Amino acid sequence: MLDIKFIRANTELVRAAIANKNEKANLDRILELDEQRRKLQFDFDTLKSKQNTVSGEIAKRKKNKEDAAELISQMSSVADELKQISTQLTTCNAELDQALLTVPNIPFQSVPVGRDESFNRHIREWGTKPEFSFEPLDHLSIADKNALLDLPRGAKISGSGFPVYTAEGARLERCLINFMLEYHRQKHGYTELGVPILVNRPTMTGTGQLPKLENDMYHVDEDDLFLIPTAEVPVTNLHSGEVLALSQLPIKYVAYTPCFRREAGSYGKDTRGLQRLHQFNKVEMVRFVEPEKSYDALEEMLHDAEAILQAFGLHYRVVELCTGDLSFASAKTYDLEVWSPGTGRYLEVSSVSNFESFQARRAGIRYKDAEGKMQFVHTLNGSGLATPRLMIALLETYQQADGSIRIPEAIKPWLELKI
RNA sequence: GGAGAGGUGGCCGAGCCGGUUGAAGGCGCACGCCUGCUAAGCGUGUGUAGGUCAAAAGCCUACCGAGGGUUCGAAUCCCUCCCUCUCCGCCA
Repeated sequence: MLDIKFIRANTELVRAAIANKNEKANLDRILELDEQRRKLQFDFDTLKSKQNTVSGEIAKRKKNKEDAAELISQMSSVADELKQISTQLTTCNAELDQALLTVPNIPFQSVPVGRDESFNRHIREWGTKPEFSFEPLDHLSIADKNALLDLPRGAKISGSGFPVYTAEGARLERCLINFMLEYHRQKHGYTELGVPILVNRPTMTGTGQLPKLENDMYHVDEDDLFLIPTAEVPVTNLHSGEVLALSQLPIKYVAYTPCFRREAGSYGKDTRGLQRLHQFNKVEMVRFVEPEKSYDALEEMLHDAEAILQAFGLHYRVVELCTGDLSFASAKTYDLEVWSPGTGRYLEVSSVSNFESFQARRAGIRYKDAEGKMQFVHTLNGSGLATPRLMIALLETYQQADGSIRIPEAIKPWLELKI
């Protein structure tokens, strides 16, 4: 959420951000409501002040056993009026708050303007595309040959998009999660968290999934809880409504969770195998930092995510999203796209974003700065990484002519665990 | 799910038969004074948000889990919801 004062003072900047992000918040209505709100607030305060004064006088008279009937009857009309204004104010505030939730974050000034992914900026790439002396298979064929997945049975028990990992496939996936958690914990200094995967409405609103994405999420009607689409949601909201001590910052969390996405309307598009799923596992990094340090933190997190791909020796590229591809809450986002030899395409395995104070303002996450002033922290998060497309890249990159897979050295110790 | 107790400022903790209570008292913290040092002691200060103002100061308003209600006036009375604790039931 943006500060209403900021919106008031930078209307055209906000208007441009809405347009560049292909959003449709009603800015004029917001300004109108803001105006109205301030007028009502002023009227309320003025009248309330009068009421407080006279009520004090009534109290005094009663104490002295004097007659206060005159004042009380006088005040009864004031009380009525006050109630009326208060009702209007409540309505106005509610509408304004709702409207403010539909205003997207403002893209960082360096973010390329463009309406879709074709305007994304290529930053760099790492490694090279692997060469094969044979025609490389795609991950599904490799998984079949090695009995790593059972997608038909996943579809039977839940539906398409709910994968079943079998035997070595299940082990491999689990080891990837373990490896990534430990890597970030030991080498990058993140604190591991285990968090709920069902969260309530305020939590979903805090990070910006609600109100916009309500239909993209699984919802448990009975309890009004949502299945999380990413660990970003519970982990960022962990500190909602809190005032953090300056000495606590930066906070760096890493958490593994299953993620659930309805992916409504995306059937048939890049959905083969593990490419696009309703349920998948992801290791997520989240940071809470001082505002001046958030863009350095963004670069650091990008490197943290890249380190995993590098440890596995997977070719990838880094892309900076343009305004039109940027998510609702993000100010700046890098995507990591890993090379998939089987499909001849780059697949998104990580998204690393700086939300600046957008989420912090929604969720009420503040800290006291060196001068003792209240400030909103900046929040960031990045996948590190999502397992399905990582599996795709691993299987396809390390496939052998005989259909087997050569496991990267980094994962071997995890797979060879003996008890 | 059932019964009971409770949710007050950074923390502890009064107030809860309605009327200078943003809120006693204590602790903590900050600054100052005092004292070889430390400790003790003394004094002052110590929330957030909104509004007003060019801005600061100042002033006004709101906030005692959340939301409604009663009243001239509510932390205090009533209703609903949320959370915590204890006991019972149920279950991985």
